[in-house]
Amino acid sequence: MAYRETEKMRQRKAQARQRIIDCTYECVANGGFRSARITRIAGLAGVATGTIYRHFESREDLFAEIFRTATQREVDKVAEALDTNGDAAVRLEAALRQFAERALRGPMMAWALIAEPVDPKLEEERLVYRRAYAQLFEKAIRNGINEGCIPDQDARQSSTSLVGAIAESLVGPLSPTLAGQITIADIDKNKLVDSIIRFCMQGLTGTRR
Amino acid sequence: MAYRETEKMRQRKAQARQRIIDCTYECVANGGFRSARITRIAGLAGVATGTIYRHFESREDLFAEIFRTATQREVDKVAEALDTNGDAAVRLEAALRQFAERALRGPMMAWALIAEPVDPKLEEERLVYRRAYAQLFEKAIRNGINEGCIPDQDARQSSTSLVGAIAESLVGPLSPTLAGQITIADIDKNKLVDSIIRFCMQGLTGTRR
DNA sequence: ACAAGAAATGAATAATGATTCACTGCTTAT
DNA sequence: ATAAGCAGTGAATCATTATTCATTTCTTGT
Repeated sequence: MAYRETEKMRQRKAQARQRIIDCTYECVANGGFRSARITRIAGLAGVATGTIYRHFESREDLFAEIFRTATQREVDKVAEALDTNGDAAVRLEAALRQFAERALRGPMMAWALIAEPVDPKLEEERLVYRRAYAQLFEKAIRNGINEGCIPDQDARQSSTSLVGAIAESLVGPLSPTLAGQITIADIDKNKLVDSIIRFCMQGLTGTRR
Repeated sequence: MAYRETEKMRQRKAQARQRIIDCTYECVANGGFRSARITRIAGLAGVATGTIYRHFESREDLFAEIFRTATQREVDKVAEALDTNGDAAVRLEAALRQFAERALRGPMMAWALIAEPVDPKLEEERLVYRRAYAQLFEKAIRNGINEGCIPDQDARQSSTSLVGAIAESLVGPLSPTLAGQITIADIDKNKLVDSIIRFCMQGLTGTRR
């Protein structure tokens, strides 16, 4: 037994793995999952295609990891915004804003995560994460109901609707530009975010704004 | 010039075309677009695979036609519900109910139209139709604002949010059952529809219900 | 320096279905 | 009945990429 995995090797492998992840991320942020080719990723990462498969079971698996990591980052940001001071309604508003603004700041990745048609395995991940958002909102809504700043309602239903309303409002602006379509630069992001939030908060509080 | 297309032939071709459409519809209503194979459709329609291509440019084209037809039918139903008596808020509520109830009645087709991951060409169709729904709602909201039964607001934004809220609320229940998931039979459809509508109308009117 | 084993390589393979097209067989007008 | 021309056929082809795996290169302990 002449060869033994050493710390140096472990690190080198970890680095390669990370490089693959980073390059996949870049590809996805650039054109979505569908257009991210294994050969391209390998090329960017400076490894052979076969090497990808020493680090990930399959393309789907690699994508699933990217999807999870990227989405978790967003979920965490929303959770963070929900964890600040103020009453539940204020915190919810901050969270919705965080969600929308971050999406508009990285539109292609946001589109890939929210709306790009993907294979069943990724679609499953997506449903999981949509539920994760909804659960965060749901909890905040319940807090609000207890605090009295949000009227009593079906918190689960409302949270689902919030996720849908934001996602739908963003899908148009986020969708990769087809010929002659409105681009993201053309719209007033602040206005968009404000109007999304107005509807959401009104739906939640039953109070006109 | 011995052969000339005659009325009889024209009809026979039209029938074959219709049969292909019907069978495609059936396949899609049964497992969505992705699983609908040309060979299967041809088999059901009682024609050779090649014959499909005498009637449609490509699989995508065939699907696009099915998509348009099926969605237009739904859009029309919603338009119909918006065209009844009562104030704008009442009519909007009826339309939302129509949308949700019909989707739950034909869940697989609804899923295929609303949420199934599809190729870019179909995705484009989908965006068109989502806008079609939104435009119907938008118009009704404007009516409501003029009538005074809906407070002044960004009608376009609100209509988009409505589409998103309904779609998202339905996606879970509509999604083809994966192992151990809740089935559509398990949920109380009426309750679901009611709670969706409550949120939507509250968001619209800013009035608790 | 060497042998043992692990990692990396990337050209070749595999798998999947849509699409084609050379051919068969109808329909029609004469 | 015949010939011209169109419709129908479906096995073979094509196209696309993810994935494999025999080979090469590198790392390690002696």
